[in-house]
Amino acid sequence: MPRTPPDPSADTPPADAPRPRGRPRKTAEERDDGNRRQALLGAAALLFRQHGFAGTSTRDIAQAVGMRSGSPFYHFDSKQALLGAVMTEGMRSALQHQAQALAALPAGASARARFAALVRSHFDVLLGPQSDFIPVMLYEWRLLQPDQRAAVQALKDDYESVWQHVLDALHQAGCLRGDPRLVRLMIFGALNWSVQWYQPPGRGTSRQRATLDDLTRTALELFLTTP
Amino acid sequence: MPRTPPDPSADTPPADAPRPRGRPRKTAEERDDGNRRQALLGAAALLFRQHGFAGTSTRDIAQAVGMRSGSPFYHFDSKQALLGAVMTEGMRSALQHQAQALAALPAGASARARFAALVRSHFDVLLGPQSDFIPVMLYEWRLLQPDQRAAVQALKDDYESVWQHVLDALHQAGCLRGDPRLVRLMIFGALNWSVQWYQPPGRGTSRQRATLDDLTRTALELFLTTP
DNA sequence: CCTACCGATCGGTAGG
DNA sequence: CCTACCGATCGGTAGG
Repeated sequence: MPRTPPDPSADTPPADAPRPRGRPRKTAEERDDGNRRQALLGAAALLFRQHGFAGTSTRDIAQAVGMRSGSPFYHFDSKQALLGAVMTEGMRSALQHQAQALAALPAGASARARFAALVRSHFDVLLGPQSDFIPVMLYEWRLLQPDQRAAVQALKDDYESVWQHVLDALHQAGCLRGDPRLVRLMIFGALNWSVQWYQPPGRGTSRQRATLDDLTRTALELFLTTP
Repeated sequence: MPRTPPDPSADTPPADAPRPRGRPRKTAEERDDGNRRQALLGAAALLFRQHGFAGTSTRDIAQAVGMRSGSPFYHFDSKQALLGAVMTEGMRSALQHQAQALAALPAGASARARFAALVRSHFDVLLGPQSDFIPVMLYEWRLLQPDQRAAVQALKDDYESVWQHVLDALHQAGCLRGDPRLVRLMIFGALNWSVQWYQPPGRGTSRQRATLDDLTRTALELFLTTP
C-alpha cells in the first residue's frame, strides 16, 4: 500500500501549535535529559501496569509525555529496555525505602519491630503514591529478558535477604512457625497480592476502606504468634 | 503494498500434506466441536500464561492446535471472548475440585480440617497438572472486559464465600487472628503467589524441591495458632 | 474449519 | 528529539 499522501493517522502532528518564533519549543526543564527519561519511566510504569507490557505501545508512552512516536528510542534502546528500567527503578526505590525504615528504628529494636517496619515499608512502596513500578515487576516478571532479569534479580536478592534475616530471628524467637524459606515466599505473596485488591480510602466513600496501618496490623496478627 | 503473489509468510499453508484421497482430513475426534473448542481453550491458557494475553496472537493459538489463522473465530467471537472462556473454565474446575475436597471429609470435620482441605485443593488447582487456567485469571484479571468480568466474578464469589465461612469459624474458635475479610485476602495472596515461584519436584534435581504437601503444611503452621 | 484477504497498528530506524 | 517511513504482524471477516 503506497503512502504518497502522508498518512495523518500514522503519526498525528500537533493540530494547533504555531511555532513560537525564536524561543525554544521546550522549557529548560522539559529539555533536561534526565527529566525526560524519568517522565518516560513514569508513564511506562503507569501504562504497563494498567494494560500490561504487550498491551502498551511505545506510541502510547510517547504520547503520555508529549513526545512523538519515535522519540522514546532516543532514551531507551528498545521497549524491552524500558521494561527493564521500570523494574530496576522500582527495586532501587524499594531498597532505599526499606533502608530508611530500618534506620528509623531505635538501636536494638526487636525482631517484631523490625518486621513491622519491613511490612509497613513494603506496603508503602506497593500501594503508596507513585506506586506503579513494583506492580509492573510483579505482573510482568516473566516477560523480562534473561539478561535484564539478572540485573533486577540482584536487587531483589538484596531486598529479600533483609527480610530473611528478620524472619529467621522471629523463627528462632518462636514468634513465627514453619520453614522460614517457604514462609518468606508466602508472606511476600500475602503482601504483594494487595496490589490486586487494595484501594486507598477515598474521601466520601460510603464503605470505609482499610488504611495501610490496617493492613500492617492485620499482617502482624496473622503471621506472628501473640507476644 | 499489493500482494498479487500470495504472501507465503502470511498464512503458511502446510508444506507437505498430500490430500488423503477420499478420507476425511480430520479424525472423528479432531472434528468434534467440543473437543476442538477444548483444545483451543487449553492452548490459549498455556500461551496466555506464558506470554500474557496481549503477547499471544490468535495465530499462535491456532497453530498450537493445528488450525489455520482464522479458525479460532469459528469457535469464539473474539480474542477477548477466548480470554473470558479460559477464566470461566478455570473457575468452574476450581469450584468442582473444591466441592469434592470438602465432600471427602468425614461428617462434622473440624474447621481446621476443612481449612486444610481448602488449602490443599487450592494448591492442586493452582499448581497441579493442567494448571494454566487459574494462573491466567490471576495474571490477566484486569484485562477482562466488564461484561465478562461479571460472569467470572460470580464464580469467584461462590469460591470465596466457602473460604470465608471456614475462616470465620476458625476466627471464632480462636485459631486465626485479625479481621477475617482482610485475612482472607492475605491468605489468598500467600497461596496464589505460589504460581510465581513454585516448581514441582522434578526427578534428579540436585536440590530437593517442596511438594504440595509441604506447602500445605507450611501454610497451616503459618496461619493457624497451635491447636 | 480453510482460503484469501483487509485495514490498522506495531517496534524500530535514518537523517537531521 | 522530530520527520517520515519500513516491514512485519495483528484481530477479524466473507465466502465457501
